[in-house]
Amino acid sequence: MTPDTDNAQLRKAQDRFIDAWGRMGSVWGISRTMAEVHALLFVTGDALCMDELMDRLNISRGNASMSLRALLEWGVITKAHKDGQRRDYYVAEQDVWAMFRAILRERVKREVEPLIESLGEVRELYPSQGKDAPESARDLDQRLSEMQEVFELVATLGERFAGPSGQGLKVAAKLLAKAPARRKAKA
Amino acid sequence: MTPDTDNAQLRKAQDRFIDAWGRMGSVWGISRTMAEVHALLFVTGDALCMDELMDRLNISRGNASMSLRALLEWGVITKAHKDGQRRDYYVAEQDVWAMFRAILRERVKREVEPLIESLGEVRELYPSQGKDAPESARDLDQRLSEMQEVFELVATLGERFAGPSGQGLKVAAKLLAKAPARRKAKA
DNA sequence: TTGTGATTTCATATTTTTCTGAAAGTTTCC
DNA sequence: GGAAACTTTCAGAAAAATATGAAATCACAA
Repeated sequence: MTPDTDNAQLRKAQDRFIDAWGRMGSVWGISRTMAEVHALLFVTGDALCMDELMDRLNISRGNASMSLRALLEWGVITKAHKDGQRRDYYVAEQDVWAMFRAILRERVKREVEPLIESLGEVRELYPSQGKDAPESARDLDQRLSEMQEVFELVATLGERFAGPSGQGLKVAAKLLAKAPARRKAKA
Repeated sequence: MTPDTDNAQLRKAQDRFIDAWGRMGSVWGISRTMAEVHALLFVTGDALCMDELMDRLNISRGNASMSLRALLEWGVITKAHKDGQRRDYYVAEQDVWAMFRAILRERVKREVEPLIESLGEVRELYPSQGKDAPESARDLDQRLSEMQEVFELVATLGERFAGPSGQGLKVAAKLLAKAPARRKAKA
């Protein structure tokens, strides 16, 4: 097996990973390209510059720029610099748990917090207390307050375990994964 | 305050909830209409038929049909029947925790499982064991296997706590919400 | 079986999201 | 200052996702 064959294999594996992660990106509500840029940086582990990304992924400069900015906001990549070069390089967070926490944090922010806020606002729109509150209003409020409670709990959990403070998620996950098990303890 | 005023208020609150839940729908990677149909069924708590949904949400028959089918697949609504009527009615699961479990289960199925499968396939594409395995291949495999591990753990957790079997999630969530707390114990 | 009301399907239209590329903006170095 | 090297912005183009509505299908009752 020659080095060339090796490289071709690795390159193909990288491409397949980029494709898979990109596809998930669209399921997760982020753009496919953004996920692909992240995948490329993650899977190679290298610091790459914009032109290298554009080349490898066949995307435009504008798209690369916007994707990189979004990934920086998510906190899953950072800027790096090579010696005396002017150009910006980018590297992906290599610790998978840290990456996962960053993703979770951002998703809670985008997918849960706005909903909690809306629920609060909606519940202001009708009187549900006091003797004049009709049955139907109390019904509605019951439903909405239960939902608010659930999502607030989720947000709290997210904050606690994905917050910037530490390893919480990993520990919690392992704990939970084992605790209620009855069988198959060896996995 | 007249009953008419009451109704107008409730109706407005419902509409705002439908709007909020629908907006979240698009963030979650499901169509906005599908989320709105679910929101309407949930927030009213009533059994509604297709024409009622079309009326209230201003959507076409085809759209209503497809959204209902998808919601049935997610397991967050069920068919109901009124006495001798031919027409189908639909009701939303009213237990918020059960609903949340159903959503979580489906999201793991769509967002995590395909990725795990792809990771397995990608890791078959190059040799990473034995003396002929180049450094770069072992590097790559290290990254991919860590990622696989994380997502497998997530899938396991999801299955355990959102599986059809029970209340797992609620209990786990409360446990986690309290356990690592240091301050502010009264919330 | 046939008729009727209800639902599903699917080709096409609409809307929304994403991408491109060239111009404008920055930063760095001479 | 100003020129070169990069990056960002954004209007318009392209692509993808959603919605429509009429025809096809289904299911039940007579």
